[in-house]
Amino acid sequence: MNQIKNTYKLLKKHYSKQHPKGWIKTKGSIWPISHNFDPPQFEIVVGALLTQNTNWGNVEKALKNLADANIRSVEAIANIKTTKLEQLIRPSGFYKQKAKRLKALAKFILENKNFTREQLLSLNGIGKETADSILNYACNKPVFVIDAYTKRIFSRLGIISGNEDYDEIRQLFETSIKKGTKLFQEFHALIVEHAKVHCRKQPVCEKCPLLEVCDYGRK
DNA sequence: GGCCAGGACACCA
DNA sequence: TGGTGTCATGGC
Repeated sequence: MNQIKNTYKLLKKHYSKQHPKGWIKTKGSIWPISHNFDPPQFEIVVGALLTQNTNWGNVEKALKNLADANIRSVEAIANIKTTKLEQLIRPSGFYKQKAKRLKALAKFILENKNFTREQLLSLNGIGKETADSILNYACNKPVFVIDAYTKRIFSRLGIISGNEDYDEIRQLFETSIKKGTKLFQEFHALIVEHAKVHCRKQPVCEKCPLLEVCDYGRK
């Protein structure tokens, strides 16, 4: 079995024990949503942009501010005054550029019911990770999201070097496991879950459920 | 008080 | 193509 597939199985086995009902599932989505956006998956889009280089807890604060102000729809974001949006999403950091980018993204979605990865990437502030998060979690497309957690964990495991091009790592993951939207979502969610518990400071901790695929120290 | 968090982009050599 | 600075808040 390849190392990536084996890692997935180990994560699934370990964390399904911690969360018998599965990973965080809210309203049918593996991505955490809880603020009644319209449509619900638009909360994923907003969260994907706001979480750029930011702690998720701060994103939660910004999402709550938006919900409390009844700014939950694509139209509302597209039409809100930029200065008002800046204040609402302020806790998520980089609020001035994020407000501008979020409004532009909302306007784009209003004008394009269906869109491609290339179209998303052409927007200011939407890079590969954010585009793939939107495509996978909000649009249910079979693309694998490569984020800082993925790179950190798999480079420490010795499975990637960490210096590879984004799309190279993405294709490696997409071809290593059975291609499927839900599987990609679950695997990435497990990586996030794992990263929050393990491998923050020290390279590998003793209780890491991935020790058997970890070649750290053996190189 | 310093470090870090689920990036992206402009600028420079 | 690769390295560096910038954007900024909040928790630990």
